[in-house]
Amino acid sequence: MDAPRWLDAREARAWRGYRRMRRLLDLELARELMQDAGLSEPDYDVLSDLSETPDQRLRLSELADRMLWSRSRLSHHLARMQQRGLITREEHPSDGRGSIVVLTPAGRAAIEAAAPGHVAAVRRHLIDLLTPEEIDALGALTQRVVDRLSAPKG
Amino acid sequence: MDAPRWLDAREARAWRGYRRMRRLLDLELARELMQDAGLSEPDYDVLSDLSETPDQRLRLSELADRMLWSRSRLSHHLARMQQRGLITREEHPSDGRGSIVVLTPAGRAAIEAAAPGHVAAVRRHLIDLLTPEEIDALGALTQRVVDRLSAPKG
DNA sequence: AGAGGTTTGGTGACATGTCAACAAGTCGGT
DNA sequence: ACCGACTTGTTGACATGTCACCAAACCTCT
Repeated sequence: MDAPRWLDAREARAWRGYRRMRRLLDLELARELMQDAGLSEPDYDVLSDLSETPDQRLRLSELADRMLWSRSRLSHHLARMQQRGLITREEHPSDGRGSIVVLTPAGRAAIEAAAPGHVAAVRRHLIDLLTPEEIDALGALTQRVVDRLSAPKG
Repeated sequence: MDAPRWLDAREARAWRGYRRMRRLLDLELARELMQDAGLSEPDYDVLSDLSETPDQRLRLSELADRMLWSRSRLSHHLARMQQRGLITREEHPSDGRGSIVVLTPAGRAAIEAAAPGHVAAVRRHLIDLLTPEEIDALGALTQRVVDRLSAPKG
C-alpha cells in the first residue's frame, strides 16, 4: 500500500470545478429543456440519436450502445416514451428477437421543436463562454479520456 | 424566432466529448468505488464533505448547499446512510428546527479506506492523462462556467 | 436436424431521485 | 406578546435507474 498521491492545488481545482460544472449545467439544461419543450434530458437524447439516423429508426441494442445505456434502462424508458407517442416499436425483419425503435411524427416534431432552444442553452451556459483554444482543448482532452475508457483493457 | 446557431465541428466535438466522458467516467469510477470500498458516489461525496469539516459535522442545510443537493434528497440519503451506521443526526443546540449530521467512527473509517483508491482512480482515468496546460485550462473553464451558473441572475 | 451456448429484449423487485405538502421552529415588525 | 411570513427538515407518492433473471431467437458445431 503506497502512500497515495493526492491531488495538488491545480489538479484539485480542475477536478472540483469539473464536478461542480457538471452538476450545475445538468440542473440548468434539464430545467430549461423541461420548461421549454416538455422533455427530460434522457428523452432528448433518445429522440436526438434517433432523428440523426437515415430512417429515423434503430435497433434497440444499437441505440443502447450509442447512448451507453443498459438495454434494460432503454427498454423501460422506451415504454414510457411509447406511452406518450414519441416512438414506436417494430419487429426486426430478419432477426426475430430484435426490436426496432422508430421515431413517430410526434417524436420528430418534439425534437425539432426542442433542438434550437436546447442548443442555444448549451451555447449560453457553456460553449459561448469558452475561447476557441479552450474548446479545442476540451475536445482533445475529452477524446483522450474517452478513448482510454473505451479501450478493451483500459 | 431567429435561425438557430448550430454547433460547428469543433464545438460539437467538445460537447459530445464532454458528455461521453462524463458518462464513461461516472460508470467506471462508480464501479471501482463500489467494488473496492462498498460505497456509491453519493455516499462518498457525503462522507468526503463531512470529513473535511473541522468537527466532522455539518448542518443538513449547509451540507445540502455544498453538495448542490435538495434537502429532500439529502434527507432520504442520510436515512439510508444512518441505517448503515455511517452517520448520525444530532439536534442543533440553538435552532430547534436544525439537524446536525455527524460522521460516525465507522463513517470516518469508510472514507479513509476509500479515499486513496478513489483518488488513484481519478488520476488513472482523468488527471494523469492530461497535460499541465490542459489541467489549468480545465480548471479555468469550469470555474468560469460555474461562476456564471451560480450568479444570482445567471 | 438438433444440442449447447450466446444474444436479445423484456420484466419485476428494488434502490435512488424528484416533487409537493406538511409540521415545527424562527424571525421581524408592531 | 403576538401575528404573519419565512425556513428547516421530513414524509409519501411517484418517476427514474439498476440488477438479476427469463423466454425466445439465433448461431455454431456435429
